Amino acid sequence: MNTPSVRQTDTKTALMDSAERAVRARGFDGFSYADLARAIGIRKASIHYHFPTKANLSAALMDRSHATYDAYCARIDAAHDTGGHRLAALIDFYRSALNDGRTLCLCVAFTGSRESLSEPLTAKVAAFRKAVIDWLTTVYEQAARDQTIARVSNPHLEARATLALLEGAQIAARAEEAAALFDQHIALLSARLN
Amino acid sequence: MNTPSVRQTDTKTALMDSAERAVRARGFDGFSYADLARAIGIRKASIHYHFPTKANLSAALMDRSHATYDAYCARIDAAHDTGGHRLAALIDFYRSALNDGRTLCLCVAFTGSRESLSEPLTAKVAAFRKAVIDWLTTVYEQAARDQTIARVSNPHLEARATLALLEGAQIAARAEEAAALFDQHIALLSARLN
DNA sequence: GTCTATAAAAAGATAGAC
DNA sequence: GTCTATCTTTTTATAGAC
Repeated sequence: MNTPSVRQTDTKTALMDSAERAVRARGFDGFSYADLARAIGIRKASIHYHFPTKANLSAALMDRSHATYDAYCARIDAAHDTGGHRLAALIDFYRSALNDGRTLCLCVAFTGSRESLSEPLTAKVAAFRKAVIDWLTTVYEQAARDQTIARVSNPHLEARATLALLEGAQIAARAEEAAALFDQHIALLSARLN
Repeated sequence: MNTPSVRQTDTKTALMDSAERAVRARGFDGFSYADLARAIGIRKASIHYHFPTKANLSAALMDRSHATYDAYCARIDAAHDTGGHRLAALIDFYRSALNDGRTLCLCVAFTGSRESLSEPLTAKVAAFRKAVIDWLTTVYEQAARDQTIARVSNPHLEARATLALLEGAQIAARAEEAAALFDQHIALLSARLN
């Protein structure tokens, strides 16, 4: 049945973990197979067995991130039942992506290198953003009913504004490698939650 | 008196213009001297006469951008006398930096490549951000008095939230190369202006 | 799956002629 | 100021042995 060995899975995962960290710290053009090889202790030629090209590896990173995001949202929906609590949980998700100001989230990192990306990768980034905005829209619709976020106007526009704010706050924190700046930039949004 | 010839000024400016566009479209690691040489029609070795290193060229870009920003703010202050009008003018500034979704502003572009930057360049990015937040803070203080922006709470936090929103909206627009997305993401802020 | 060996191209930069 | 020539290192990848 072509069951992958544990070892294969480990190497592939280690490569993706290392690559994701690198992209998020330096952008698509800022990391190389040589970096990854050094980080996980194999030769760079071996990486091509797992991921033929950088475009290929990057696409795998976006797929994994999207799946992680979907699973996280499902857990949020299961664990919390108000709009306010659900938004708070997504804010935590974006804050933790910061890694103390040393990384951005994958979408922002790839977007900064947009001219260097393959078309399929660009499409995956757009799809991820759409998923976040759609989920946030339902959260704001719910909050408009249950009154757990103050002053909700148009849920769709609130969703877009929130995503922009979260990504902008990541940039602010990354610019000075200070995670506390993230909190300062989103303080007025946090204040709307009870 | 060592007056620079027109030709020198032109080449240097052409290099900076070309480099700025490249950084903002692809990040610090995404452009090369070969690109610039091709774009303005000289050999790449000649670029080193004007800018010995990429770090050097990048620092010059940040200095020029900061000066342009300062001059723009001075003109805003001279032309408009309400907090609301002044904020609207800064929003125009960030929107025009988009170039139809093909570029980010220089601060965001450099921040995405932070791990590749020299220390002086990192400091210049931080200084630029501080200048924007300081100016926005005074604008919100004024708006709190003249009532030209709705629901102003803490001016300093409003300033940080605004910068994050503007930069996040640029990311959104750049992600899909669609300038109209910028407007959608800042729509709720725009709605607070009269 | 991982290795060595190899390669073609690109990157950032310097030396010295014109 | 710009050129040619050169250099070192890095990058992305392939071929084929183990």
